[in-house]
Amino acid sequence: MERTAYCGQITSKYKEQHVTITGWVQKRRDLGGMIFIDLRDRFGIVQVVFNSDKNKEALEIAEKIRSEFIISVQGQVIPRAQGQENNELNTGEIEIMAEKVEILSEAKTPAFEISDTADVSDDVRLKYRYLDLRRPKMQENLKLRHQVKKVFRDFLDGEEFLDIETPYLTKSTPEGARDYLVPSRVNQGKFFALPQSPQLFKQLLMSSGYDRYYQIVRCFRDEDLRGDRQPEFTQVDIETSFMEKEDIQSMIEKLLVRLVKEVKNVTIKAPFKRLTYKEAMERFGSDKPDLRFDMELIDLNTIAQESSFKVFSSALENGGMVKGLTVKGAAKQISRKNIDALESIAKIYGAKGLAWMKMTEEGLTGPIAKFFKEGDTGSKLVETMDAEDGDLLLFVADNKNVVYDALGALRLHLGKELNLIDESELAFAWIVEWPLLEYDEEAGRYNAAHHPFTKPVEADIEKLATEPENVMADAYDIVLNGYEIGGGSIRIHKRALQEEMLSALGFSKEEAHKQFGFLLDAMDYGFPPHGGIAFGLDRLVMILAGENNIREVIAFPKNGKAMDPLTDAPSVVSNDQLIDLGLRLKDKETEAE
RNA sequence: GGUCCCGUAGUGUAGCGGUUAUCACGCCUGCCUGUCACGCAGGAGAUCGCGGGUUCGAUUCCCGUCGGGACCGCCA
Repeated sequence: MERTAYCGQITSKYKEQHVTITGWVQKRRDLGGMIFIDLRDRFGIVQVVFNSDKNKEALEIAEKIRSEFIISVQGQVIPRAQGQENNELNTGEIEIMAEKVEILSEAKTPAFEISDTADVSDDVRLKYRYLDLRRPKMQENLKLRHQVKKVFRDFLDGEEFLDIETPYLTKSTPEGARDYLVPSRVNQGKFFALPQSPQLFKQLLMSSGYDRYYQIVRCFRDEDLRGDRQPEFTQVDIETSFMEKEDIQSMIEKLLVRLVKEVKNVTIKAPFKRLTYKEAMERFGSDKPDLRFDMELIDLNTIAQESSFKVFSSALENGGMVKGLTVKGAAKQISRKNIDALESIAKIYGAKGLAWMKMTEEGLTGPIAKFFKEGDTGSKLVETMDAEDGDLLLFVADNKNVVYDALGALRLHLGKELNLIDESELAFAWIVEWPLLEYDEEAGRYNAAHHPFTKPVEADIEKLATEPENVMADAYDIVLNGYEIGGGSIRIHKRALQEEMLSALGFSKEEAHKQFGFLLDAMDYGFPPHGGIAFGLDRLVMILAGENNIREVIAFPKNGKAMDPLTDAPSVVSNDQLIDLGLRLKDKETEAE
């Protein structure tokens, strides 16, 4: 019996037709002389009817059928009697009167019901991922992921981009995230690294004249996981020659406008908002601000200076700052206990405390209000913070990073808690004018803020040797709803500048040559000006799917400990395998096996 | 590396220093010809993650350990 239709696609258009369908049994309802079976495939569910009056043989088989059995049914599509339609199903106007049924595969009772409403722990879901992936929401998510990839490919193909693959077995680089290493059997004692991104290869492709390259490619970073971070993740990696930052940005905007139109039928406007890194930090306390709601950070340095409140003035004396948030209308609904909870959030980011006041009909109240009674600091504060009756005012006074991190986190927390966020909105923005370098206290040297191949903006190149901390990068991130979904830059294409950059990062000439010699050499043979961008596909799809963990859009992800409960990877390997590779485990670990 | 939270039938949970360990869904058996959260009657199913301690007595309290989750650090 060959399938002639998908369960979920049989609508009244099929009326009276004889069809053969296959699928997984969602549910069997046995009424005695009559059995209903909801049959599921990746397009949806259709109801099959077995009736002893019509076909006793089929009914007898149906009696043995259980959830998740895979069956094939031949039958006629008949309209349902009036009043028996099911509006919840696309196929709810019809049903299949079974004429013949065959059990293709029996199934044990699954560990959990295959449904979107079933509440199952992530642990169990991952262990039985093949069952979990049967759930309609997961099937939608993976379908959405496919569609997103298709739009990327279609768009980029239309713009003459070539999809070119780059190696997974490649060279470990000292900068950036921890590498996943792969031992070489043929060259014992040596290791490949899995790529953190195809960065250097795509630049070399530019030198080779493939002036528009893209790849939907797996990348690997051996760092701790988060809801939006997996050890292996997928980038849409894009690189072009002869394009300036603005050209790349507007092309990407065109791509994203088309993407959300095609997959979500949402119209967004280009050009997107552009914020400088500095502005993003000052206004939102984040380099990936969620722009779906306001509640911006408010600079209170001037007022703090005039106030007699020691916590504020001493923060300034120590080179720090004071910033605040006005939480509109929250004074009544937020109790002392809630404020303690907010304070503990601030403390996670190193804040020593969270100062607060409430704005009431009588003016400012709360434990620190007395410090703002003298002079006009109180009224200045009210004016600066636009405080109205019923508002809650929060303050953090500390060094710059703590103030930004703590208030940025509080802003996000309150935005969610107070339902200030329109979940249907897609707030894209570019974050531009990044610092090229950041000082690493631990290492006692500068790190590349983006990566070591990012070009400094033309005007700042001369400062690279003298005041590296003030050099701006020709880099741009793209953020969506509080997530960094992509980042890129114009790259360095001249050897002298690349060498200077590596030197600013603390590389000696020898080290630079050892690590990046092939790139530097390539720059001697004609290297076009170039730049690009890479998207975090998982994050982008996650947001479009309305999920809050990228696991929900990855078929077979790792758990929080970077393990796969389904396959039990990573796992111990045999001693023979180790010998082949010339490896020996430390004694302690060998004993533990 | 750190902080916090959670481990009780297949799944999700309630619970308490002494219970026959709660409920729902699921599962099994029987009945049922218009169900779609089918219904009705009955039934099975739990070393209360593991180890130790306190106690007359621990699923409950304490310590350790293992597993899971969130977050900080980390993520060029």
